Amino acid sequence: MAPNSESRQGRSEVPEVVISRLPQYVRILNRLLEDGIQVVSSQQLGEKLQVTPAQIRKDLSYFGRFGKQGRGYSVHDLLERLRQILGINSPWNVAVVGVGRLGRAILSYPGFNPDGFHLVAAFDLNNSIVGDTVGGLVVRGMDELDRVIDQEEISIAIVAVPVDFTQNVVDQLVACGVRAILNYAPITPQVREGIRIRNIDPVLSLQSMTYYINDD
Amino acid sequence: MAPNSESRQGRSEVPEVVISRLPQYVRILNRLLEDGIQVVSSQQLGEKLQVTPAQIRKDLSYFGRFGKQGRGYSVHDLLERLRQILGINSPWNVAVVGVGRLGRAILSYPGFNPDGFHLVAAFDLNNSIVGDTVGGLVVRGMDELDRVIDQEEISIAIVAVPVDFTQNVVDQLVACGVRAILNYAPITPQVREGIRIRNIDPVLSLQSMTYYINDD
DNA sequence: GGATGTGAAGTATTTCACAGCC
DNA sequence: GGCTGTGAAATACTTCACATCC
Repeated sequence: MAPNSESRQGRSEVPEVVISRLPQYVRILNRLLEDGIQVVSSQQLGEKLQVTPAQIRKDLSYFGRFGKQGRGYSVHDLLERLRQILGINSPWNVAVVGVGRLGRAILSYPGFNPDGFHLVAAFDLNNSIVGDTVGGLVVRGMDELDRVIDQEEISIAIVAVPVDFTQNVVDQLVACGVRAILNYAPITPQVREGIRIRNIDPVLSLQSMTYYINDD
Repeated sequence: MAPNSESRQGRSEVPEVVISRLPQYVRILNRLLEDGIQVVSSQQLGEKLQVTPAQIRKDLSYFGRFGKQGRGYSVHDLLERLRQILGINSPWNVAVVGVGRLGRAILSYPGFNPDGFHLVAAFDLNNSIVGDTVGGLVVRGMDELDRVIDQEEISIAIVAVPVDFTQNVVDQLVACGVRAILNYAPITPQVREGIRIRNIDPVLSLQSMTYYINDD
């Protein structure tokens, strides 16, 4: 196919659902690598991930031919290729906005760093905690947002502020150049085309399970 | 090998993707009700949710005919019907397993109660904190799991234990009769048919966004 | 022999478009 | 006039099945 033309829409030919599965492949491959496994088949991967081997092969085929017929995939090579495709082969600096209880839990969660997401700045709306140190970071006021995001080359933000402030904070982040946002408040903030947003919403998750366990 | 496509129990004719959207409808309807709006069209709902009006009408049509032609939907009536369909018209008791930093944040998060999810018990694997009071709940040891889940009529659990303990904890919960699990560890625990599980995994969410903002 | 990569077939989901009703 | 409810059409996604290659 034609090489990436710089269309304003971007690279939309790979289905989003495929992209959303790649991080799971990465995670399993990481584990296989740690276990010293060097080669894996789509069959074996599928068992670990509870998806069909055909789906894995099809997903990978959007990006190239990474396997060896008759043998399978090199764990190391496939992992590196997927990390490159996803853009997680080099680290990302991340800002956290909102340093309440949830924000503090996020700042002290050890799971971001090993995967290359470095929490390098914390902000809060409430000036009474600005200046405090949390998780090794000094809490900054929103007036420093623009400067710090620019200086630290932050493209990703995690938002954990009360719901009524969320849209406004998201707007500020976008205005400062942030391009991807992970939002913990129970709304779906509106963002302009080109900005990515994901919501972490445990209540919605619970509510979509009760349907299945409700035996009235 | 292939996931069984045989006749699944009961109500599997409604696509899961439809069920997953209903809680969002509920949330918007709640807000409209608070704002005193009495009638809403699929067009208006669609704008707020960023989905097409046709999708909303189609989703609702799986369950009946709730609208009035020429007018729209009664906010109050549609809300009640959806809450009933989802099984969230009466409250659910929920157990939290794992009272580390994340578990504490969950226990003190005020967003579960208003939606009818009552956190009524907390457990931890680490006996050194068993007996402590967190968020108004006494932390219990795993030896009390079975008795308390039975006594408090708990069908839902939130699991926030270290990744290496997660599958084991999930197995214990299922053995005790829990039917839905919200898991915060970065794995996808295996559960038998009929048990519902959802994962909250911020790293996967981040990794599926970097693809789109990575302009190498 | 054994596993990939991929068109083609099969499903699932979304959107269209319009009859029917308020 | 306006909006729902819904078959039909369109699109998206998954699975099959097999030629191809190591």
